[in-house]
Amino acid sequence: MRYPATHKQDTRARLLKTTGALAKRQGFAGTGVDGLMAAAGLTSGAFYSHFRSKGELLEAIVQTELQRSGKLFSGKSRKQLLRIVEGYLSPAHVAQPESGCAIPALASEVARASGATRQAFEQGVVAMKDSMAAATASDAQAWSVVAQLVGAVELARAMPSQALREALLKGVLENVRRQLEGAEGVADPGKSA
Amino acid sequence: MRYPATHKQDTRARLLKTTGALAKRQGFAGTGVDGLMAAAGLTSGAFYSHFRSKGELLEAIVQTELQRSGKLFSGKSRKQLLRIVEGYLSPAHVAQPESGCAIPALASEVARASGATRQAFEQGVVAMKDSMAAATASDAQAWSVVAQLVGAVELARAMPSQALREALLKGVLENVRRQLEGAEGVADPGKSA
DNA sequence: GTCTATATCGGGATAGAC
DNA sequence: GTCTATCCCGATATAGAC
Repeated sequence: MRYPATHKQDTRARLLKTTGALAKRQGFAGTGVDGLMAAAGLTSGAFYSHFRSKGELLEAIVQTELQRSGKLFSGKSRKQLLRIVEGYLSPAHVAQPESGCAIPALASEVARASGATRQAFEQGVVAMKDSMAAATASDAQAWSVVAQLVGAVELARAMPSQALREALLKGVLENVRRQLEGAEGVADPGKSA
Repeated sequence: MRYPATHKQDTRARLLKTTGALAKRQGFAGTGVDGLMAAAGLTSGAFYSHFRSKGELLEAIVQTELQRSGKLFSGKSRKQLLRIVEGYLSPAHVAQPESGCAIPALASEVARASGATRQAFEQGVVAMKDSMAAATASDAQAWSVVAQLVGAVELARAMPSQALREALLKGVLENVRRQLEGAEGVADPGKSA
């Protein structure tokens, strides 16, 4: 073999990084195998030494990306979560999907993807909710926070007016902040789930 | 002319209805002009008598769809809004995107569409927020509710487990209900199902 | 206005050389 | 493992008959 033993894994890791970024920016269906490979400095012919199909790549991207963001939220204190949430709801995150969270970027495509892809996605979403639940009054509140984060980013990315985007992000942040802070002070009775 | 004077407008209206439903279910990019026209009982050749390009169709779909859902929310009482929100966050709405709200179904594709399309979308989103603001304590709260509705439906559609989908929808509904009820002065316990 | 037929392009996937 | 070349199909858009 002309390549070192770790070459394939290294290449695969590099592919997941570059194709993940591209998929989050242009949409997974929005870029061909050709473009995905070019972004990693390779040609389309080499693609199928790493993945059996383009759909399998999406599954791997979702797995990798959501595991990465999972670590970002996992085991954080309330104060740390607040900082993370502020970044999540920032104009910078809205403007740079390629380095941001895969959940709002790929949700609608995952909805039409394979069962394995959807399960990997779901696992990541649940992890995010569980991490959030450490700072909310209930599981229901944690779901509410996750839905707000995802919905706000998704909506902001589709809205052309900067002023409206900022009003949206600010409004949602204000409310999420209350949900995260309120967990300790208020002793909120609204528990279910 | 072999066709009655209203034929073209009628056909256009029918096209917007059927293609809107298809786009919401399969994604706009997910169906070709061929399939879109077949759904209305026509062939692809006739498409360009109504729209100059596929992108122009998306703009028209967004305009029509969001105007329609705008009317659903507009001028409603708090009690009416609650009922509408319950339907929005129902498993039925998650399972039937073709007859549901276009905002979660098309948001990610609109984010990469033309300026005119994005503006039509934004206008619809703002209308929804404004209608919601009639029953919330503030504009920020109204944005929060809209983000939750959109995010919850989008996430639920990507999640394969029915139990988790229902937990998500239930949790978000519980919180939104509080935001809508809280505007007048809390009260009203025993409502969280 | 709608149809059939077609031009043109791009994307997913494979084959064989290195 | 990667490259170049290619097959095959689907998608946008156009041309001309009715």
